[in-house]
Amino acid sequence: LVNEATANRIIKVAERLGYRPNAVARGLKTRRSGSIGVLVPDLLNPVIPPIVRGIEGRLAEAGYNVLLCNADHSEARERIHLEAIRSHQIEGLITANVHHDASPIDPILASGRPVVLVNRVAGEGTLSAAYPDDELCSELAVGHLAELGHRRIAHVAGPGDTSTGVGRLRGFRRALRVHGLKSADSAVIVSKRYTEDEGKRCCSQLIARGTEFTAVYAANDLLAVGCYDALNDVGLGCPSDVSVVGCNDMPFTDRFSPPLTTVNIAHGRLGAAAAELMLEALADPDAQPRQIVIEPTLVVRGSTALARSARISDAGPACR
Amino acid sequence: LVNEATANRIIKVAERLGYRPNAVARGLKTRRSGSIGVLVPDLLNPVIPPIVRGIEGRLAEAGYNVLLCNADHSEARERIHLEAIRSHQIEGLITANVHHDASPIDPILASGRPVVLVNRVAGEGTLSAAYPDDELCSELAVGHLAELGHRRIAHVAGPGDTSTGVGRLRGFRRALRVHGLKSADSAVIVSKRYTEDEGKRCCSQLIARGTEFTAVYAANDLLAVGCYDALNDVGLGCPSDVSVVGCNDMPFTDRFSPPLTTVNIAHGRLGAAAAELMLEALADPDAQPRQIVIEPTLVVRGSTALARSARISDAGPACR
DNA sequence: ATGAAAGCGCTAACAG
DNA sequence: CTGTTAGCGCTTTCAT
Repeated sequence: LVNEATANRIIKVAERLGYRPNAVARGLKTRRSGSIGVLVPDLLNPVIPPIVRGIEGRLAEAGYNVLLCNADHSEARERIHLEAIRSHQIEGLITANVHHDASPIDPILASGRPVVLVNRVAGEGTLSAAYPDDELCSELAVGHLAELGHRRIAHVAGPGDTSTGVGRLRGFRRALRVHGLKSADSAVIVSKRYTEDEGKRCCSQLIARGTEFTAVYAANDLLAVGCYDALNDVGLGCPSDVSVVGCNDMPFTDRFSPPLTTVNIAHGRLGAAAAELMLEALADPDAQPRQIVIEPTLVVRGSTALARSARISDAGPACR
Repeated sequence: LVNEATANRIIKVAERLGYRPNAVARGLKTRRSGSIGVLVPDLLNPVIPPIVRGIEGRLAEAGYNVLLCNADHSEARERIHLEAIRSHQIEGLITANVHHDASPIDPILASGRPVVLVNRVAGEGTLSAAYPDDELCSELAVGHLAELGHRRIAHVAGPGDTSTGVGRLRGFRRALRVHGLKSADSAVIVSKRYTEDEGKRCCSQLIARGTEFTAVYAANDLLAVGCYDALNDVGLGCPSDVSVVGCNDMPFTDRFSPPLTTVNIAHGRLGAAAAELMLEALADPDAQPRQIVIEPTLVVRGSTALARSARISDAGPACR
């Protein structure tokens, strides 16, 4: 190079002046912007922050940064966001958002940039995805309930346009068979959204319908606490009259009244896995899509108890 | 222009091909990247997601997108992130992270880009900031407790390097005076972090010290539920023996056992206000820094009750 | 009015 | 192996 001392002086001056290579200019030349878009339905849903944190952590290690898009459950907002980050030349997209068939992500796919799904599956293996073993979630929940002697188990299913909703419902039905319980004795109601209000509405409807059950498995903790409210409204105790199991193990469920028995999903790992998948796709654009499934675990707390029929001096379902 | 029909045809083809103006190229020329950095200490802290959502929502309306950085309480990570987004030519930085004096944000400041603080104040008015009225939070909490007849009120203060921690402590002391309570009768312990464990440790220490109190005001809900645990450990009931008040009103505190009396802070509005401040600074780089303070509100639930001394047949502090 | 040309800060391909 | 140069896709300035 030039004179050694001069070089050093220049470097020092550059540093003092706060020089940073301009990643935008580099990106223009190399077509590598160094940013990944992360699209989420709703930052306020307790499962989302740990996922985003997992993604961000892994991506940052690899020198990428994340352009965050909160779609707020609006397809219009989703479209606008996606167009915006597309024009910002994101190198890939990680989304927790797929619920439509005609998807706003199509232009991204068409542009040849990798897309990975997180907490969702779709496209029959044509898309990389990191998601929980939804059927196993249900198996864990139903197995626990069956062990406690419950034979009439209701299910408040997740929305039909989410893979978690349909996967857990499928798992619920299978688990019933596995444990020798008749589907006919149980009841399923499909919620429209993963919210407390919907959980309450669904559970109330189950009760109003005259369904007999001593336990209810909800596809999500938010739905489960909504069930608490519905039960409470009609004077039914949890777990004394009916047991409730949720899914996700979101923060603070251990402090609820009663503490919620639920299925833990490691959302942070889900996010990190999705980031890993993205990194792989970026490193080798011709690689096959790959799926990573995360194993859930049962966490037993206070919202489940022996079924009435399994207790000494008491029998029959709690409802009707 | 050229032939009208031809122009239209070209536009249609461009659309079909999925053409998007390249924001990176534009940014190189105009020095406006269209992205704002958002630096947070920890996405897992329940107050952070609503803040980020508020920021993102307002910024998206104005056509900006957010580069998210989760510092994970590590100054090293914070530095790395900040350098990364600086090289990405962010137009400004919104941070919830200021706790150090020698701050990693200095290079950003030096580069002349606007910086706005959210949920924090610092720099004596030299920095724009959106933050809660921390002294009022304490006034609301102490006022409520005083009304219930409590005269010996302990305070688990927030970390000394956070503006919320020191502001609420200052407010606590002032509120004591306002309500004619002697500081000497009360006790303060300063926590090191805003976590449940720290809350438990601090409250346990207060008890072990022999401090007499019938109520405790914690600078944050996480600390407050830690107090639940400490009280529980020594067989003290809440609110029967000691009342507990938190601050923030994070999600689901209404489902805790007992439901937490706390001070609500509209974190979404905090985020939106910070975004607004950023937009102002971007529109007029010579504008004076400005502060927006958000008014908190008291939300009374089940963790507070009449002081023992204010009840019929019982007097004296609960502890010692 | 419209169209040509220069250049933002970098990298990659090239010539010396 | 080092040093020069062209050009990424846009905006803006300057001729026409």
